[in-house]
Amino acid sequence: MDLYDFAEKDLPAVKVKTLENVADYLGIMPLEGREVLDPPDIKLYWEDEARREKLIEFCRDNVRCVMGIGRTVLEFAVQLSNLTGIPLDHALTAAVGFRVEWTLIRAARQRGELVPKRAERRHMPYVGGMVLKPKPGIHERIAVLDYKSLYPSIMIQKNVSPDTYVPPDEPEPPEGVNVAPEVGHRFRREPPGLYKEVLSALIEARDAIRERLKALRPDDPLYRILDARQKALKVVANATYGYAGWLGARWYLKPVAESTTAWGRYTIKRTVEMAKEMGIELIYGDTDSVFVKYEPEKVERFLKAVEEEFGLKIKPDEIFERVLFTEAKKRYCGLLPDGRLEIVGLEAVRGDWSAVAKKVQRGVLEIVLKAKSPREAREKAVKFVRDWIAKLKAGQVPLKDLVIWEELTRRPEEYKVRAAHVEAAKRMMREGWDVSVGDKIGYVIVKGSGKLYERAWPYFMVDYSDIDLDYYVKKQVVPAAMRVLKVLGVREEELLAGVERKGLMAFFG
DNA sequence: TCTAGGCATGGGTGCCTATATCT
DNA sequence: AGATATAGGCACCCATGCCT
Repeated sequence: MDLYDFAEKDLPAVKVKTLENVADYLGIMPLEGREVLDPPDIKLYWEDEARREKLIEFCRDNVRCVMGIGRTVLEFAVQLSNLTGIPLDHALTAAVGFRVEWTLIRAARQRGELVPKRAERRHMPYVGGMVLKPKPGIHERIAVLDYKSLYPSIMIQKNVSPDTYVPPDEPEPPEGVNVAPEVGHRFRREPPGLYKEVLSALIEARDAIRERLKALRPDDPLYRILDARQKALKVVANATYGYAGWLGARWYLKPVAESTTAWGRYTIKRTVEMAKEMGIELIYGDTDSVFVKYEPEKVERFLKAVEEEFGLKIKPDEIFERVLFTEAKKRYCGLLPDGRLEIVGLEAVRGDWSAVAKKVQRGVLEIVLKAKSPREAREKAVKFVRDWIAKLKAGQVPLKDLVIWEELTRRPEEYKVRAAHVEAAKRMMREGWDVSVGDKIGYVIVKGSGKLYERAWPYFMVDYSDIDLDYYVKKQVVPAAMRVLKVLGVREEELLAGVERKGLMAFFG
């Protein structure tokens, strides 16, 4: 389930989905001011009569969290169940593919069609969305233009569906065909295929509901029901393209998925050309979006021209005061007009980096994007990082900010290479912990020689004094900071100068 | 009991080569 | 001199988690 759909505000996603983190995220019970007991400590609270009351209160809070989460998601579950026909007790946990499948099964029955059997199939990869190379550096006033529901719209417009596909050996039908660019697959124009019919119905229903919502107040019970309904319609519509390319799908057809992405690539390519023709500077683009220099009149004309050209809806998603790009695709940070940062893809939003590295990178981004001049940005940021390194070296960063969380995605013996989080998980198991696939393993790196995985320990099994702080400086904080500062021409030595000397002095002294 | 592909990144693995050490 | 051990560098692959 996508928790993002339920949060009141635009919050960064939850990385470790503990009960308390989810409850905090959904605004049910703030973490701030709460004493959350770490699982390894719980038995200590139980054994110590003086602290047992705290454990009991913690348990009470957990129950409140569960109730609160239930209240938040129940209406959505009801609507999802109602839409897909999946029983209510399965609707939330059912895989996305099955939600789509049951929606299609209902539609097939209405159309008087039989439901295809499941089949075993060999994996056949195909080309996906197109990602443009970003222009590295800091850009001012950038608009992000997004195609609205690009893949569903293409599938509807081109009637892309397993039942409208015309194989290469068949003659062209009299009603004509749409031919996908690059891949050449053909789809008959008429009559509407299963996918087109289902997607049109989902989108139309959602649009109608959203129209009704405008006239209601959010605290109206009907609002809650309709809002949950439109969310259910959205998740099923958005997953339909992926479903078409899923090997396990009853209505799987590679040409369907492959043609949809091909038309998508064609669309964004042409969009780039049109921007160029109209003298609009383009910074970046990914699948269904383009980042352009924001010149209001030009962009307005551009949007009109693009909608005209493709018959697809495109709209400005947001306008950044400033955006920073490195050389890498899918990684950037934008400054919004209200002063908030939107961090995308960078270490600061990844769950598998230590909190200290993420905090430092976030701080650097804030300084850099809000600075009055490049010179000020550079100086302030370098000082900021150096102060953090000093703090880290002095042992003033708490252990929990040094923990690295990674998911155990298979049983330990199934890994082909040794990895830090897997070794840490094994150490937990040897201590009697019940670790299973899907669990997030929290570990720290301790001092010593040998491979990294030999130095990875569950965070609750180490003393602070055993931690290899140098690892956190060189392999966490510095790389995360440098990712951003490299754009400003900062060298790694500038961050480490002084700190290193101290190390040498300690050695000789 | 698994919606898709595209991407960056760090660390492990295995191979090659240069050098040291042994026979 | 030739065989063997070892270290360092490199290319490649594995694994994770992100983006659309």
